[in-house]
Amino acid sequence: MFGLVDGNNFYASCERVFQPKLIGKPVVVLSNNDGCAIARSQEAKDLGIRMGHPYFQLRETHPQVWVRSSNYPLYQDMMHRVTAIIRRYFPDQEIYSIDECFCDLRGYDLLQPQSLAIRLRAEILRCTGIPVCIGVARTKTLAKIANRLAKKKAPDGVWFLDSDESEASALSGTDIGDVWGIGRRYAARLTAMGICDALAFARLPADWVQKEMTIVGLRLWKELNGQPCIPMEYTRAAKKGIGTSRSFGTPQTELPVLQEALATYIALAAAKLRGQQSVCARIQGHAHTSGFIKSEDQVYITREIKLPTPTSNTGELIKIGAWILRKIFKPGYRYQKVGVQLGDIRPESQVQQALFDPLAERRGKRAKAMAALDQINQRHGRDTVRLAVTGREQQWTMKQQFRSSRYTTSWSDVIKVRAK
DNA sequence: TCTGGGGTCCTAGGACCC
DNA sequence: TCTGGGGTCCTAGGACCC
Repeated sequence: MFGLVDGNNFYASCERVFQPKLIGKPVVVLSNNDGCAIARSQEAKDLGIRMGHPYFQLRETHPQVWVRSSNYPLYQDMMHRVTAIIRRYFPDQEIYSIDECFCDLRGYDLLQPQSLAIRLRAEILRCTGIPVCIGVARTKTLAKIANRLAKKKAPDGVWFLDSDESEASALSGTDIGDVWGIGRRYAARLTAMGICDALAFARLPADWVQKEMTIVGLRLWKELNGQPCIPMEYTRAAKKGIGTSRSFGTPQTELPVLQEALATYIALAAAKLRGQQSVCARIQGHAHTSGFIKSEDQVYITREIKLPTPTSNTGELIKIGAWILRKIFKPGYRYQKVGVQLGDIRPESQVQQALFDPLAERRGKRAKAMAALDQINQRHGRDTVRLAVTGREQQWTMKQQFRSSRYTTSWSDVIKVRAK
């Protein structure tokens, strides 16, 4: 059996842990740049606030809602605490996303798995303040469905699919579009054919599913029929691409500003690259205007460069990024966003140096400088040391008007308690 | 005025190799 | 009339996830 532990309204719940006044109130967490709703408390859902609901509309229609900017360091750290507790109960875990954790229960001789899950849930709530639900079933996809049912109708937050009858009734009660792996496109197609719930899908002929939905669809079909096809991933694989981009707080028109922002994102992406001991052989820069403003002319500019010698050096990558932007920049537009994509990623131990690499002799020294920079920033906080081209004032940074403190990851934000 | 950011996998088709 | 069989690499596009 597989278990899935999933935080309830996770971001909103994290905010509540340190701001108890938000308990019982409608809470909405906004996307980066305070653009739209990406998490809602139950009370906010009950008000009809949708995922992706634009904030500027919400402000008018629902002034009573408590709004927070997203605070990822806080959410990440809270999940870290949650998974540490889960590990004590079920050691074989896959941290699937910032608020979900799969557990492999195979090989454990659990006498009373149901009561164990209920205890786990209570302990997570007691130790972290985060409410979670737990679904358990024969495959990961079925565990996802079990988890949905736990959220919807289990008073104790735990749902087991452990018989043919319970599986069939769970599948027939799940809309096809709510199945993990069925997105908008497939949902529309299947619904048009009269395949409206997971049970109808699971009863389709396997060869039709493979033909129309590729091997991915077939795997999903097997999973729904109780045959595990999606393996547990106990360790995080190295990324094959690393992208960093942000919207500007206000639209920007000048090349130097765009370059400063791009340099900042490249520095972030390069640090991630070094963090997984990789280098990249491809860098792509892009910038675009807002697609939502119909009255203005829109542009999307992008270019990619292949590097003769793969690198993870921030300075080298920034230099290329600046060159790319200079080449593709079109004046006269109000740019909303710039970003970088690092591709063709490989282990730093497998670098093939170009024959006429002008930096050949300096590479070792530069790598040491980067290692020192990473070490300092790890120890003393992000951006303690950074490159001057990333800017001093950074007037373009995203809006975060309602951000809570980094209660658990920043010394200056730790809550102070005084005893008399 | 105002709408996020980060990923993965699969398939088909073209260019090229022997 | 009629033209093999086996590969690789790359890119674009389509689907999906949180």
